[in-house]
Amino acid sequence: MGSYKENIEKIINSIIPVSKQASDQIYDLYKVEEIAKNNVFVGKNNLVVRDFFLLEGFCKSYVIGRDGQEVTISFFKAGEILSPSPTRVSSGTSIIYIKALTTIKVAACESVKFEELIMKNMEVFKWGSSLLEVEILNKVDKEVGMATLTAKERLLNFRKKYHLLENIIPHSDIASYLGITNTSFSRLRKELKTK
Amino acid sequence: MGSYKENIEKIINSIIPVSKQASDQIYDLYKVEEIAKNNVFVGKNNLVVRDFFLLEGFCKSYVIGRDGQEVTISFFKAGEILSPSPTRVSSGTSIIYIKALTTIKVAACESVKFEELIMKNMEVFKWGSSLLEVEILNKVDKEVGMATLTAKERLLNFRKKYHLLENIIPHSDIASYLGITNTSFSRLRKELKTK
DNA sequence: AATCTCCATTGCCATTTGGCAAAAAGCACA
DNA sequence: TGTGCTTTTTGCCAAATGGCAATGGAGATT
Repeated sequence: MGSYKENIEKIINSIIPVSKQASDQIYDLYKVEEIAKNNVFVGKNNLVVRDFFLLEGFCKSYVIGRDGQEVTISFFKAGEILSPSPTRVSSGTSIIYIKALTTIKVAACESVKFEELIMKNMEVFKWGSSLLEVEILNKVDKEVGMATLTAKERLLNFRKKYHLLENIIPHSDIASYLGITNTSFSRLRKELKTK
Repeated sequence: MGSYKENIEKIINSIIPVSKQASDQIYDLYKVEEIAKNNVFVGKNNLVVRDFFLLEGFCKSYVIGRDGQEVTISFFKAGEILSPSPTRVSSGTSIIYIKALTTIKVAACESVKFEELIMKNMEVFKWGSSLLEVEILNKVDKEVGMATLTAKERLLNFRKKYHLLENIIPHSDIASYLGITNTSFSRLRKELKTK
């Protein structure tokens, strides 16, 4: 499976820089594995709750809307952490699923073990808190975008962040992420093409 | 100022039920104070970062949009906790402000002290994590609503949750929360009136 | 009571987005 | 290379929402 140690360290330090020791302790909890395209690996068989670093490929998190459609909440690309908190949430009104949009490689860790480590190491604790804060910040950013930008602008932002994705995954995934229909999405594409 | 002990305990246990001991330890960190209407008490003078329980009145959290307008992110009513994480966030792209929409009473605690307690008491730690999860869940709920509901449906949901607010605060606050303009908001009101 | 100011409502029309169904394009697989 | 399936695009029209400016209303101030 190859060593992803450097990748994982880089991901850890992307939240906040931590000491080599803390980084190693976090690293030791994680184990690399491959997940097949279209596999829904979070939200269904919640036997063991786990956290993930995404090492290769793309995922989306989503919920099931009123009419049974998948509504995309977030996309993830290599080097990002799959939001730990929704992962842990099974109660509440909506269940969050995470699906591999391509074949992916992840580093996975049982959440319980991570929580044990948090209690032992202050630095790891702070790292974990920062992680949640980063996640909430991301949500707020999207929230503000939804409130203040047009669909066209949101699409442009999406392209800046995930330019590769538009040619790889179903457009319906992106449309629901942008809060518009498939059809409108297609029209926006057309409009932006000719310019 | 009167004792709000019962109110505060109730708020604490609304996240997840905790032992009397843990509840008391959290309670001891908080001090009740009054904040005047229209006061922006989070996001400006970030000298000391604090967390808040809202005991009386209403608040909103908001960001400043592109054109300088206030864009409402959330409303809060008595018995709710003012999202701790954005409170702690000063970096990032957007600063989150919290403003008293009425004269309010809050219980306030320096975040640093709460974090110290978290490290000492496993139960409090779990409570803190649950708090963040609840917050993220709320955000996801709003996110899904924005993606799958019409403005009219969002307004109806808003009314279920904050029915009092519509007659107390500027409608522009609510409109930006719903992701529509003032004008559209007024038209929705009219439409819903006659039915 | 008259005035002022702020906010909400309304009319008119433009723009954005949606719904539906048909056509076109892409893709997998025999 | 064809066949069948899914995805994307397009046309047509309807519904939702926005922009702007004028009007109306409620409360504060004089």
